[in-house]
Amino acid sequence: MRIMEQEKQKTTDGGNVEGVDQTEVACESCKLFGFLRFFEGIGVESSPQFLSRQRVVAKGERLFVSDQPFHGIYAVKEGSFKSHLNVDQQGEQIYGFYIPGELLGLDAIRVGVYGYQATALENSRVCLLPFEQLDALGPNLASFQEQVIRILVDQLRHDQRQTLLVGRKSAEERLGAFLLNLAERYARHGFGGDGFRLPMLQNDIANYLGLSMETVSRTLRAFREQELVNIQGRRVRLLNPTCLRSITQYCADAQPGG
Amino acid sequence: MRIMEQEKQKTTDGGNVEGVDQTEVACESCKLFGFLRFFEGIGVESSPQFLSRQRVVAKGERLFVSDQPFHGIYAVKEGSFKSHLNVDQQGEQIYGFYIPGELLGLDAIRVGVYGYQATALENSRVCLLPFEQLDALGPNLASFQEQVIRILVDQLRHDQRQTLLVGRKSAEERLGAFLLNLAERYARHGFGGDGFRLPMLQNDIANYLGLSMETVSRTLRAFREQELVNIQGRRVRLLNPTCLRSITQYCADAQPGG
DNA sequence: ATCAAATTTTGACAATTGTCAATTTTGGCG
DNA sequence: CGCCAAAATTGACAATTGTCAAAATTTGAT
Repeated sequence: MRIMEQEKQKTTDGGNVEGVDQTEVACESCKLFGFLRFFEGIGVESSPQFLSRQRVVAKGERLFVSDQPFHGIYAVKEGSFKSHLNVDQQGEQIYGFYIPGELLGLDAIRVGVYGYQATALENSRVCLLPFEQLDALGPNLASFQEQVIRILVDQLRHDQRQTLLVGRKSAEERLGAFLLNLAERYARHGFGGDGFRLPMLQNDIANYLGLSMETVSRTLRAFREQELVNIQGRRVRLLNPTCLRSITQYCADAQPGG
Repeated sequence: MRIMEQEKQKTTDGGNVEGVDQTEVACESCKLFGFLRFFEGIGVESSPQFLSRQRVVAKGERLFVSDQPFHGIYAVKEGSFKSHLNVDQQGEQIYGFYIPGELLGLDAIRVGVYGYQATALENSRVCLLPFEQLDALGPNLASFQEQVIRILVDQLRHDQRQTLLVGRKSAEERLGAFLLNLAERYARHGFGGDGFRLPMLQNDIANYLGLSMETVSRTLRAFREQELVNIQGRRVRLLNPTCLRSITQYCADAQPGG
């Protein structure tokens, strides 16, 4: 039945997505925006035309799969995604979550294939910056690549922190850092209000953080009992970020996807 | 006293390093070799002259430190290094180990500063590919950056595997994967003989893998008792890589540093 | 060769987290 | 509005790993 749901959604290309309570990100707050200048005048145009290259992805549908040929950089416009890989039939490993304004697939740019798959966590919309031949960028290529390198390095540093987090920190610290990071990323893209919506299952959070689902549930309860956070269903509000920060020893961090 | 040792070594620049039982890597087996073509004819020359740009680094001495301005890519010629960062006065986190033929510092290339520090694990020698302005590369810049992107992406995938390893695997699996990875890297750079020398302390291995020193010691003993490996002091030989691989579910992996 | 310091090994025990199973809650759909 | 499936919660227990302390071994310097 999930398949049918997908088919239904696929045909409504360009329309509004049902069931997404998150507002879409403004183009100016999107990481993709900074890339557009490289493409001006060579076929991939600036924002108005660019916006028409959107794609609707239904909850559970995959945006791309591992080893699929690279066909461009995706930016999440609305909704959210997880990147993950199914390793030797022992279950999946989730590498990251992507919220509106963040980029997906950039690290396939020179290898030519995606190294993992991306699945929509809810009904979502993405913008695609398509390019088959980077050479079309001409004199812009070097500065474009420079930008790519910068983002990859950011990602690298994020991954190193993640390794530290997942390898050496307690469940409390991991979950605290996770919540703070997410809050910061939402704020960065213009969803600065009070609290945010968790788009992923606790199961996914557990997988991402290297914990069991039960530990995630129990740790969140502990946070609730200490009045550090307010969690009702999918809605989260950080009641005492300062305290959470000190428990977690969290310091600001690059977001995955640049 | 460590300081004095360093000073002594610093003055013997270019000479042979004492106490290194590892042979130096041949230039043709070094990751840096592939970069040289980009620099031909613009001041940084091909291998013979390039080799004169070497630096001796004594055991315990730092090759560079965090936030220091980027001044080039290092390749390990002889000896070994660890990359690490001291996070909020709670001890260091080791991000990687580097053996002859591998590169250090590449990810500082566009940010402009190193994001961690690198310390010699033994008396070592490095080659420096120095460059202040990439622009001097002229028309070669784009293809040089392409190479850099490829290496960064490899590194990214390695880091993702590392996160998986450290976050979700048992001590046995982590240590098995560590040994297999190291053996493979030594083989790749021409040290294919029987076994290799562990250049780092068990303490460092523990730190890198997110384990305690004691667990590393005990797990190695278990491997020894199962006759999977032969460990005498620093010398390691894998007696049954096949079995180790199946215990570990290890599959080949990019090396850190490209 | 010898000695001191650093590293590794070992044991006992505690703490954190995972596993399994059952129950409750939530969310989507008719 | 209520039903059903998915998700989350809870409890009991087990297993892995960490911590602390002491002993043994290795390493490096004299």
